[in-house]
Amino acid sequence: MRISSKGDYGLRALFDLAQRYGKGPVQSEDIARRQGIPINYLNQLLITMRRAGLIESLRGPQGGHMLARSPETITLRDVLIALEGPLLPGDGTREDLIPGVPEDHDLIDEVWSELRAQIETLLSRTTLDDLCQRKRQRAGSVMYYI
Amino acid sequence: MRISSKGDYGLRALFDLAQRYGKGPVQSEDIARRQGIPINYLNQLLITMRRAGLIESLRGPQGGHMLARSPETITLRDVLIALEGPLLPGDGTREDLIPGVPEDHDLIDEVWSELRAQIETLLSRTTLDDLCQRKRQRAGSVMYYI
DNA sequence: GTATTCTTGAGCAATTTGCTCTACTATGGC
DNA sequence: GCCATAGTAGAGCAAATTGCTCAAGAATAC
Repeated sequence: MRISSKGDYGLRALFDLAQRYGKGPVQSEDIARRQGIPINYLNQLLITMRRAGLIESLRGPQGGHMLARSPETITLRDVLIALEGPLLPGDGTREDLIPGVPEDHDLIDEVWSELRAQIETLLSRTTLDDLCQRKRQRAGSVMYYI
Repeated sequence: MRISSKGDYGLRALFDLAQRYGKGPVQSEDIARRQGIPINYLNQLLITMRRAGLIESLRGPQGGHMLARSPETITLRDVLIALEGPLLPGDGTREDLIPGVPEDHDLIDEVWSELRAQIETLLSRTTLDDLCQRKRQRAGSVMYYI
């Protein structure tokens, strides 16, 4: 169970967009530079996220990408499922298993299933807007000490 | 973030051992047959789990594998970390990232770190003994209806 | 119509996954 | 001591995934 650079890069990119939500499209090159993501790879991830309905993209000069929904409606769960795919056994990933003793097999399947639900609940609790607020709070507290 | 067959097979094998805890060694061939795991692959996973300190193994006739600790002290977290390795960015997996804007970079790092802690807490709540109890309860309730 | 920006798909080296197979080592029992 | 039984170790291997790059194409603003 590992989050690869896809999920990591993807979250960073969406966070970048969230901070500029409502201010028009943001170009992938700017995202790449600010967030330290290889541009060609980022472009791929952006396409994946557009197909997942997380962002919208405009071509041509002054084009770019923007969140398809407001930052408080996009959760870590949305990002990770879009980019990393299914999270645990029991969501179609491992249907090819040779079943053993049925009671044991079913019990373990249920454990994965419940675990997945719990983890998704956890992931659903954090939104892009939460991240933006955290950054603002942090910037604010720095101001006090200056 | 995906649990591969390693974690799945590994949990099934340990669950098999947990149900026979205290009754001497269990041979890998029996585990493989009961749990529907390819024997050669299972043998590899058993070695990994032994190196992680989850099981102990005895060679020779009447040899086999057994839990190194009691089932209530072995959690899903133990199993998954032993077999799947680090769970999320921020545990050494992705140190090679080119950092972007430092505030954003650090904030996302923290998010992964907190998330990992929360997921590990979740995983730590379920032990092998919990699974055994669940199976016994289930068997018990079936008895009532016969 | 041209510069800009996203889109699509190919390609590719490195790593991981999910195995198998062979050889080796340890141990219990005769 | 021999031998059958088990685990141990490591090589090998096809297929999939990761983490990219690159080139060609399509849409749009000016």
